[in-house]
Amino acid sequence: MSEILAQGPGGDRSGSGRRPGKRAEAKAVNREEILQAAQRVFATIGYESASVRDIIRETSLASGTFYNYFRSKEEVAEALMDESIARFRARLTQVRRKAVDFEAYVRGAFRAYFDFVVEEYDSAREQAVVRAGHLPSRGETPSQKAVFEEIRADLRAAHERGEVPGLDFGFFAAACVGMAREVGERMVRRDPVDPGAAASFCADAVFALLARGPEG
Amino acid sequence: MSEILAQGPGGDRSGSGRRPGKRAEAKAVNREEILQAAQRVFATIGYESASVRDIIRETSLASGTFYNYFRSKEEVAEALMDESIARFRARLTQVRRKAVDFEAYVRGAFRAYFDFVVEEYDSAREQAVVRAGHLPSRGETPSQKAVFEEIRADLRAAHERGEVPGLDFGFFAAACVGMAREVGERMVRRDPVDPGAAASFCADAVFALLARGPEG
Amino acid sequence: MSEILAQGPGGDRSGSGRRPGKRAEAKAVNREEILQAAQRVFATIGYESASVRDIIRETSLASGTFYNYFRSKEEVAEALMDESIARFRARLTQVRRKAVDFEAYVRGAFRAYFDFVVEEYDSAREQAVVRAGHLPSRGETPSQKAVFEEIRADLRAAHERGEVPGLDFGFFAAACVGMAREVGERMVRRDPVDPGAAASFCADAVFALLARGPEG
Amino acid sequence: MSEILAQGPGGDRSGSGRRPGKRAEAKAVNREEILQAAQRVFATIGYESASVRDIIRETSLASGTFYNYFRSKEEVAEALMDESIARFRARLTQVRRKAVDFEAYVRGAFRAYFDFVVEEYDSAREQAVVRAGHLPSRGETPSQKAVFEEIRADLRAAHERGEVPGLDFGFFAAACVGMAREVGERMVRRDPVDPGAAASFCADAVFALLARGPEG
DNA sequence: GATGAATGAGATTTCATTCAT
DNA sequence: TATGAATGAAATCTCATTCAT
Repeated sequence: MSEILAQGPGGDRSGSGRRPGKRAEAKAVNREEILQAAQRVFATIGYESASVRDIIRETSLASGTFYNYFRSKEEVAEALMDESIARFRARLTQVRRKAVDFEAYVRGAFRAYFDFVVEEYDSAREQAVVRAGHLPSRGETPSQKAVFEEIRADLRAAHERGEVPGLDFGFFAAACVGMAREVGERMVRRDPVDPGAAASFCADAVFALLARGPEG
Repeated sequence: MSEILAQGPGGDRSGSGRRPGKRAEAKAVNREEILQAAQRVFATIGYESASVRDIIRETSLASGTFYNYFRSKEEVAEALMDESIARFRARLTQVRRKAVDFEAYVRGAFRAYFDFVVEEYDSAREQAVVRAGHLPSRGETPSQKAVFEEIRADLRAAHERGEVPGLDFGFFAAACVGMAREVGERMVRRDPVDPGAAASFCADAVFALLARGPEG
Repeated sequence: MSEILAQGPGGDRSGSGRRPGKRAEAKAVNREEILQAAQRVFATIGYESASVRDIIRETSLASGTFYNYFRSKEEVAEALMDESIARFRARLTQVRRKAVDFEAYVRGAFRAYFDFVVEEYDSAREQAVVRAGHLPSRGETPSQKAVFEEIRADLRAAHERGEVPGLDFGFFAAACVGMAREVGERMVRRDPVDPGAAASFCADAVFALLARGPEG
Repeated sequence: MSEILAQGPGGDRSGSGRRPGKRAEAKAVNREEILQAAQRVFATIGYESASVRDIIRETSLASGTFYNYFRSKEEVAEALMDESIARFRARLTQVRRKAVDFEAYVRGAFRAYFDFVVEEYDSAREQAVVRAGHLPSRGETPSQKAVFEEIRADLRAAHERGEVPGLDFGFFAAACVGMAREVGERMVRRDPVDPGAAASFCADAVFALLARGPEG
């Protein structure tokens, strides 16, 4: 099943040859401090009303320092989201690797997603702290696109292996993503929160659709 | 089928007896002017970077006048969104009235939604001008909730009439909404834009799921 | 003793001949409503940060109506203060009438003042609600001046009657007023509040000074 | 006599070791510029009608800079007043040091106060530019309280040394302050302005009272 | 690279006042 | 006379960003 995956989530491989010096280390530390402060601030007062100032204030750094790392709050948010999505993407890759067949992949993928939502969900804010919804223009960061395309590619590959019938894979991937999002939102509002049930529901829906075939 | 609907989107008819005076008329006109200006501004420079100032500037009114009608740009956006959703809700009501059976209702509802998306989509901005996604905190305006609850009620009613099997109607409604959203986003990016195909895709998915029954 | 007083507290005698019609009555009611609202507002948020709007809002009247009665918040404040001082002035007049000699007048006057302070003192605000201190430029309303001049005249008259020695009556009246003010401020902060003690203290001081005679 | 004073107006001497860098120097300069501009503005158009804008305008600084130093016009005014009172407090300390007995202290203190009023009196505004009365809520800044308490302590100490009889020292200090204030106001309005006469008047009054003893 | 004060444009919002109804 | 929406000047304050230290 792992051949479904063209390439992994990537990430910079620059660190492999050379150990980071003290300078680079300090830089990484500062960057991380800013990111975490931003996370906190966004979660507390909301992305929109947050300002670069608010972020810096939550930091031990000086205002000017911010600009050595990011050009704007938008950039921080993107980095934050990208990190979040990258975390999910890594899990999706694991799922893909371990899956023995398409059904296992689908069920594992939904489960991974809903577990992820539960983990990142901040009950104080009544929302996942960093997610698509946080950035005003829904879902167009590179990582999001990448996840979407991976899902589409996975479906296509399954089709080529004869595991799923012919379909409009674009719509199909969109339907999966949309379902997962909305069902996820409802899931976290229920008590008890049950990612297993949410995953089953979505996976069942997908298999029902696939069983019907291309004509619907 | 029309018995599914308890009451339509309504709106108070209290105003019928007395004609509004010049004052009241002017107020309505001003409110509308602000709303349209806001719509224009959001479409042009985006919700986030828009300011109250920008909205006022697009208006023949004085700056202070804005605050006689709305307390913030968020409030205008909400009003704008509510109006938009109310328009869709009215169509959904029509669909429900005319539908001879549950299948007709489902197909009609998706078709109505995608037609609606096409109409409200602003190709210049590459997005539907006013929709849930536009407001940073995703979707919990009264109208949105109302639409969601209507859909859920429709499903339940159909279940009671024996037209659909037992299901987690909350998740099911969420899945429908999520699918419609994401598929709608993809639809408008395709050329040609084909709301019929999108509607068929989603309706088919729904019927596939329903055919499978509660166990998936 | 009553010959000390040149003229009484005055007030408009216009009402004497003609009974006020309904119109005039309504006017008086509105004026009073505004004054009381202003009193409340000043006591709550302070004179300086209060606005005409705040006053109107505390009223059943419309904004435009305010300007039929007062030209600005300053004017309301002055009216308020004048009313307050006029109330004290009336009492001072009573004291003067009843006093059998200068000592009785002085003791009665201080007592009247400290009783007055206690009554007008708003413990919530920790200050007398309407007093000189409320208007930024200390003490120059007509009523205040009038009270000051009455006191000076009383001293001079007593001097002419041989009850007090020759003195700088301007400074002497000022000293009395200043003592009364500051001692009053301290008095209301003590527990229990004891206007009798404050009055005794001040009166004693005055008589000590007078006993010493013009050379100090 | 100098043993009356426990500690002088003080101020931290911590800065002695290290010379302030250019940054710190600039900060001090800017702060001073704002304070002087505020002083000028208050004297010209009055405290109440002055705005932060007016103050900034009188400055070579940018508008935002104001807020690096003060949070509001109230805060500037308080700082200004505190500085003014601190100046007087320093003189009072000198008087206390040099006084050979209580009488010398009292006469010197009143003289110092009235001289001070004359110096700070702005004849253009017809009032002392910065004084308690200028701030709407009368007199409770730290420096004011400190001066009041010093006076009370001085009285108590004199009592312990047997120089003055037992008294209500709180009321007595209040009476001194009140007299000084009001007499000061009258003094500056006279022509010629005679601080010596004002001081004599007040000091005489105090000694008259003290000579009478606690029972009045 | 880090610092943090200065900048000044600009956003929000309030305000006193007017005036058509 | 009362009303209350409209006005637009003006006040407050924040902000992202720069740059001397």
